[in-house]
Amino acid sequence: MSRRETTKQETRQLILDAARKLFQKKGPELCTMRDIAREAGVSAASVVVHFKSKTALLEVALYEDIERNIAQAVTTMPRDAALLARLMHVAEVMYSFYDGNRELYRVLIRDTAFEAEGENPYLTRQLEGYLTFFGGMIEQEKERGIVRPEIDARIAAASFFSLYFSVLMEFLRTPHMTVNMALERLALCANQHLTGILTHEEMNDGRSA
Amino acid sequence: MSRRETTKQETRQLILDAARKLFQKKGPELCTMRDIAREAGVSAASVVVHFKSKTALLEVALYEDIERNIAQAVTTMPRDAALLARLMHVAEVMYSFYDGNRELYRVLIRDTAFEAEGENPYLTRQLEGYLTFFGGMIEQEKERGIVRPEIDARIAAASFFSLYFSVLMEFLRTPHMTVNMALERLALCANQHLTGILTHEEMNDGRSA
DNA sequence: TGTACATCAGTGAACGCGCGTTCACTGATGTAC
DNA sequence: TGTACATCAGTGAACGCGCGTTCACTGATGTAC
Repeated sequence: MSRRETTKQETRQLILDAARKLFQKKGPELCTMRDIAREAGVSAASVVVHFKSKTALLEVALYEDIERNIAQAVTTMPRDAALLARLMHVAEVMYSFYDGNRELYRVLIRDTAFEAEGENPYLTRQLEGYLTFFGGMIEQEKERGIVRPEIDARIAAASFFSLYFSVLMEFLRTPHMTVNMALERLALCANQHLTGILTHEEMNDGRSA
Repeated sequence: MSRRETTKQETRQLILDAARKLFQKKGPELCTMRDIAREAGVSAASVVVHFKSKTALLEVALYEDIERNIAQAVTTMPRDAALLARLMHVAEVMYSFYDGNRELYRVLIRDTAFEAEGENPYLTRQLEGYLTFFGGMIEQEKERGIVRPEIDARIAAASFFSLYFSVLMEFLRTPHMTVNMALERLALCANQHLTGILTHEEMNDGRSA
């Protein structure tokens, strides 16, 4: 990397650090692009050169932290625990992380989760990684005779993610909901997905259909 | 209602009609509060008097349509069909409705689904209505011996909603996804939730735990 | 190796736009007597 | 019933603010010869 390129990356990093600091401190709605530029010691125009919009800056600045947490959740995952326990482990790490600044992550997720596909590379990549990882885990459970062989592992992984994400949404927009309340709720939903809700007779009907 | 009050409501309605028309036509990002005021034949200040922000106006203008559709889905619901068929009926009506202007409803849902509890009375009310309605349906299925008696009907209803909503999110941000693709996906997830994914032996373990 | 030129990250200042607010006002409607 | 006053929905114009854009520029870095 040339000298010119390294200074460019340094500037970019200065902006990202300043953005993270101010977003954390005052919340994204209350700090302006110019605030961030001032904090970083660069011109406002420079911020726009590096990040095309405030949302894009928000996304880049914060998704790295999120990815770090996911990675940490994966490495600390109990190796031989049951499926539900593993899912709950990831959920606990992530909900606790978001709990550190709920308002900030509420805004971040709101602004990125509904963007068109190409606009949110981080989210798309994370979701894809999760589906592969959890889908693989479910496939393993099939081999161990714990999950039924005819189950579509990817659909199952996606369903667990839906439950995880919905509880997260409720958590982020409900201030009096604690991490434990969210976890309990998720555990109930996920457990239902594991065991189903139909009686045995109905299940056999449904499976043959 | 006094004369003064009726004219006030008329003005409000003029604004709502204009907003609906322009939002549908150009999308919410491309039309300004002043555009809407002009279309309605009132002053811009008047729009702000009636609706405290553009998002609030968007919400009021569009959620009535959504509620009408939900009501219609409920009345046309097949009476004696299975749980899954009924869920899919509602999903089909709603996904088809959103399909009429995906970009518009993407923005609407993005802007309202992450608001704090008190800020989105429509959404909160709709969700509550849904949970009561679907929860009741599941209770009925218990009596008919179709759903296991120990199942928490409200958690089950919430889980189905999570699956419904996640597929809707994906649908709204993925232009090439058709209504049928979304329905198929939801059917797979919801069916898994009905029947579970574990083998019978594991289920019995899980249930006793 | 030195010189002359090209590139390009970053600057600073100005601009346009939309949102939401403010404020003095108008005039119709409502009310007290 | 009529008059005098109060209320208040709506107006129009101006304002402040933040975002993102534009543009002529500076000066360090890179390159060609």
